[in-house]
Amino acid sequence: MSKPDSKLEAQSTTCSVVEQIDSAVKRVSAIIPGAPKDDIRLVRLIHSVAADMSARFDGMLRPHGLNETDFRTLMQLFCSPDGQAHPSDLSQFATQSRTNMTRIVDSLVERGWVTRDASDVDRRRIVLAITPDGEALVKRLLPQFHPKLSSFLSILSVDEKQTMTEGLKKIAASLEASARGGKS
Amino acid sequence: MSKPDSKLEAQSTTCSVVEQIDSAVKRVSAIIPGAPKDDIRLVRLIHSVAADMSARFDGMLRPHGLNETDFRTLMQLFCSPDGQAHPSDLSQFATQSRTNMTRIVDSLVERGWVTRDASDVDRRRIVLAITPDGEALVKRLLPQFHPKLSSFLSILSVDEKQTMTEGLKKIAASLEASARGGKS
DNA sequence: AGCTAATAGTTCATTAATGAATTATTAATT
DNA sequence: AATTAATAATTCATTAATGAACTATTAGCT
Repeated sequence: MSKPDSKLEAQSTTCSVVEQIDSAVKRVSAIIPGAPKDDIRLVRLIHSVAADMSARFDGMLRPHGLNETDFRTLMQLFCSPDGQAHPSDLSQFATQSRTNMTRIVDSLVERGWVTRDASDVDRRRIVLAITPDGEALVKRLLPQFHPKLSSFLSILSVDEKQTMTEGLKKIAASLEASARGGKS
Repeated sequence: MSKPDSKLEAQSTTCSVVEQIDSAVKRVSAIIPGAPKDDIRLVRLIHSVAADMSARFDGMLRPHGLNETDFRTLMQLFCSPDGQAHPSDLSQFATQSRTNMTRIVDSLVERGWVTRDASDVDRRRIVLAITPDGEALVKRLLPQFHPKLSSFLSILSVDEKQTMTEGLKKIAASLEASARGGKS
């Protein structure tokens, strides 16, 4: 048994993600009167933009044999003092499970970009360090990405960027606070 | 052979994600002079906030037997005209592969929240439709999430929200445009 | 009409990511 | 000092997500 398509064709012409989010939010609030429209829209936009950007970076990294998570982890290490950090730090800041971090580090070590050594101070801990090869890779790739990144954001004014940065920092802090508070 | 921990302990005290991003950006731009600091910070913030929020929603959904992707997909359908859409539409707007959409829909159909029927208009296509059960689920769960969502964003002023929404819309459009242009 | 593109959805093999349980080590309490 | 609790990292089993190849159907040429 098959169904008629009704208004599906009409919808297909409304194509951009932004429009799609707007109309979806409208429908939700029509059905659920008290829904916080603006907040929903904002959250969905953040999610959509983040996913899109991730996909874009991933596409740029693939040809070089790594994915976004690998690179992000390597960057985190690259940006750490002395190029060193513990796995648990990385997993915390990358919103990644420890299990997964073990796997990611495995593959980075295997490719010679990172070393893994036992810590003297606390023998439960592991000290990860980026190698010269790892640093060279980052230094070679990063400059290629920066122009793309800047061009995505070039439609924003300095003021807009500033406001968004501040706003996101507040949200991040708020989320972190509620995570702490919620656990107790 | 083991390594000394050097400054790792000092870093561990600098804990919040925001601070961590800030100091990481500082280090990158110290090593790579031309790096667009503000843009990098903004992108990392967007990513971090999106990941955190996703994790939060996922945690709220788990007890009800679905994950974030399942729910997002169901919502998309809930918000579509007549509660109907094609799989390819959903995968496009959810930044999700078609393959994965097949799997997700499989599980939604299995649980009786969605129906899958052949289209009359174009026999290649499938028409997905949310069932009364599916609608009931959404209507039951949504109101629980809205307060949480609003409270995360309550540290922002109306103006800030407005600016961020506009900014994100611009970025989304810019990404979409570059995706189209880049393909030709 | 008939042949070539292109499109929609699926299956199968592979890669990514998570959660529960485990081992080793340190911190805290008595 | 000994016992209990907490922490760091790992392994193993399971769930999610992707990409390449495939089938069926429609659109575009000529």
